[in-house]
Amino acid sequence: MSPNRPGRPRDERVDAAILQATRVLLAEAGYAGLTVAAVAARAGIGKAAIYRRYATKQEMVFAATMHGAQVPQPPDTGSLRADLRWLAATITGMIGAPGVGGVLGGLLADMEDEAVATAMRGFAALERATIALILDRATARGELPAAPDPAFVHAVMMGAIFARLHVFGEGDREGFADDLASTVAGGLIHPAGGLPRQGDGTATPG
Amino acid sequence: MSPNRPGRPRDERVDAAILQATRVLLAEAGYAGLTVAAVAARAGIGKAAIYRRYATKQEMVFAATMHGAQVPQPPDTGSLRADLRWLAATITGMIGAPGVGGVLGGLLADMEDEAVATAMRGFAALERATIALILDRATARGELPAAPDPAFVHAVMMGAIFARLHVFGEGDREGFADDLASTVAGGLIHPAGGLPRQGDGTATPG
Amino acid sequence: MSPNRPGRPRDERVDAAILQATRVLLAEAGYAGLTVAAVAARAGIGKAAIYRRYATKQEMVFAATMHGAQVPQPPDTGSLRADLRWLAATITGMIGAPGVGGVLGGLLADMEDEAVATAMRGFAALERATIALILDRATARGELPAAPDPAFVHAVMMGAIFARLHVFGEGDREGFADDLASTVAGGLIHPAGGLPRQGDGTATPG
Amino acid sequence: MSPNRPGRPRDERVDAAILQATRVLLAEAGYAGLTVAAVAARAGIGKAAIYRRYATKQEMVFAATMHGAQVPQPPDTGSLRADLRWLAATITGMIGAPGVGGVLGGLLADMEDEAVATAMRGFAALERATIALILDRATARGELPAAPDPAFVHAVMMGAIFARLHVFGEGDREGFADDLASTVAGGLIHPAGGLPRQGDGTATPG
DNA sequence: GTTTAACCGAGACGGTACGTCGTGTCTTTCG
DNA sequence: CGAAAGACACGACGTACCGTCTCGGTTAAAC
Repeated sequence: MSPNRPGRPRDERVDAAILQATRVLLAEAGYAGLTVAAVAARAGIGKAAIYRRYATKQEMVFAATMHGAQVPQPPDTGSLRADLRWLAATITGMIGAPGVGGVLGGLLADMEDEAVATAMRGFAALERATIALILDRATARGELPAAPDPAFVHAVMMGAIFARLHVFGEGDREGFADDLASTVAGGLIHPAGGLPRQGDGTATPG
Repeated sequence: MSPNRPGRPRDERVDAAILQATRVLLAEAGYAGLTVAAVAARAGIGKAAIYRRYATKQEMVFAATMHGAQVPQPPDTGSLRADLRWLAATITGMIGAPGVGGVLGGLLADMEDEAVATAMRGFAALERATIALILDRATARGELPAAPDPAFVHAVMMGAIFARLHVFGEGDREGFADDLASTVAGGLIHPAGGLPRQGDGTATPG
Repeated sequence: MSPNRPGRPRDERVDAAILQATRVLLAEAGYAGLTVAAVAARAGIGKAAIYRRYATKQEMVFAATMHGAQVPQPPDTGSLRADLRWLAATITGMIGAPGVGGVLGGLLADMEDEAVATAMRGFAALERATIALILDRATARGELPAAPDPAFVHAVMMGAIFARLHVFGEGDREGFADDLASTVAGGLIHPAGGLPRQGDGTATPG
Repeated sequence: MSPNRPGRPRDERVDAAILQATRVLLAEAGYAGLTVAAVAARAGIGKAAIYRRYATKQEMVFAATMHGAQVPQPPDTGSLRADLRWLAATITGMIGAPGVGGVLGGLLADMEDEAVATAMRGFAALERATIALILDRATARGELPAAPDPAFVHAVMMGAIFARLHVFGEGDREGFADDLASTVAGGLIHPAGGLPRQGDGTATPG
């Protein structure tokens, strides 16, 4: 932390080697087949160098897969539906690879629900900022009367894609992203029941 | 299998004890903390009695948590939106309990993606029949021009609920089910962009 | 322990394989170079089977090297000196092999002094019975006025041989056993100072 | 080495702190429980300062325990037996402390037998000079016809004391040193079987 | 007075053994 | 043959230690 703490500093190449080896082995063997010893061997380092950085295997995997994930800036396509279409494609690109289901599942199982929630929230905030931008644009454009809760849209978009790909294992059928974008955009613009959901913009309890 | 096979028949109380002990221990220690030996000890039986019934720990957990789950008949509320509201509450009741995220995650991590998909499909088929019924009613009622793919609606509804509760850990905020039902119903009735997949990226004026 | 306790009984071939592999690897690599994993691999068993029997590596080595060591019956050569000569040769045969110094040293270092003393006492009792027999014969023969403490003779004989071979590393010079036997026999028969050491036959304090 | 080599000279307080910390921790935790890092921490120095002086942990321990041990000049008591009695007490003072068994054992286990022998020989030479002096005096005094091999007497005296205290863990019974001195002195003066090694196995009439 | 080279504390590094634990199979005795 | 008990082979886990190396910084002798 402190820039001038005593002792030999951590070798940044070791950090990178750990994360890289973790990603490679996750792709090769999956989450259940991943061992810390194999990561160390692949990275050409000792196990202690890993445990000096991450207390458990789960933390290491989380760092290797989630940390530093970048959400690109959304292009302004001119319509909410097309923006959401881009978002669906982006999310699919991030979590669509085979094996990601296992990784995310393993993290879900190994960390306590509260721990994973804490860890996820940081990551989720990035995506939500992007989503908020999309929703604000649509509001400014006049498509939406008021910006909905980005967390709500996030859960729907991410959840639907994850469930289809990794829970039901149904592959990335071509029209799925289209349907999803059309349905969510349409539903946000014309919610059934006509209830004006005013003021749920930031309600995220607990 | 055969009703009159030779030898001593399986003790049905053992079957029940295994499933019950599995559920209790899942609640106590979570999926990652669950061991077959602990289930056997809790059930007052031997490990062999478990492995005679289930080939792996995963099968046992699947049987204890998923198998036999009943999806109740949907009441005909008179509107798609209200039917989906009921569906959201039902799904929340089934997968909303704390720990379910860990169980599903663990299954996802331990089985290969394809295996979990196969196992899930049987379970999913039940829910999809229910969803199909809801969609057919809405079509007959005239709310929808044609019944959409139940698998699509299933992924959106289940995925959104699962993501909110177990991935982001945001609890069951009161309005969430309402918003979800309104948005999905509205989106199915009025998909943005007119008819599905007839060109996207083009601005549709608000 | 109990002949009819429940569960699968220990496999005696595993016991034997552990001890045999331990001895082989001690001879090959020495005490410091011995690993539990290597013993397991050599014996064709798992590590758990070893730790089910011995709590630590040291216990295993002790069992493999000390336990069940047999002290042969001493031939009645007709003189104390010749009997002690035989004893010196026997002890040399038991502890003279290269590597025994390391094994005994390792046990000395790893066990607490009190633990090794306890463990050793059981083994020492066997040798002491033999020594007591030799001394009793000499007394009956009239060579000695009263039988000295076997523990004293044991310490002198074993200690001298161990020190020469393993502490000073001076090899088994031919005449050493002769000199040792002559000196100890002579000293017991004619102790300098002429003090009649009456009644130190069994004094072994705490 | 060279008195005027360039660079900062070694800090002599560091030398002393290493040896002192080693001795303290040996007494506290024993040889097996001693770690180089703990010695460094206790001495308030870095590990590198230790390894700059000693190539291995064993060398450090050897230096801390054996090196510089002084064998005092033997008082001329006027009899071989009394001289050996003094020698026994002196050796007991040097190796009698609890923990010495573990230290010597550990060195025996970690160094190869030949290495420890080499290291020991330097130390042993000091004691042997003292023993040679005692034996020469006895010869001059007429107690012995010819001076025996000091190495032989060394092995017997040291070995017996070490075995009693550290192998059998029998404590320093009061009369033990007396018995040892009387027996060895008597045996050197009156070796059984007449002259050394002129046939054994033949009965020598009492 | 610089320069220079070895020193110093601190602690990260690669490597390796430890003892524990979990999985799924096998082997007993008993009912 | 089923069941309870528990031993079996295998192998990953996280901890600890060794001996080496790398920091930033200090200290005396050599220039």
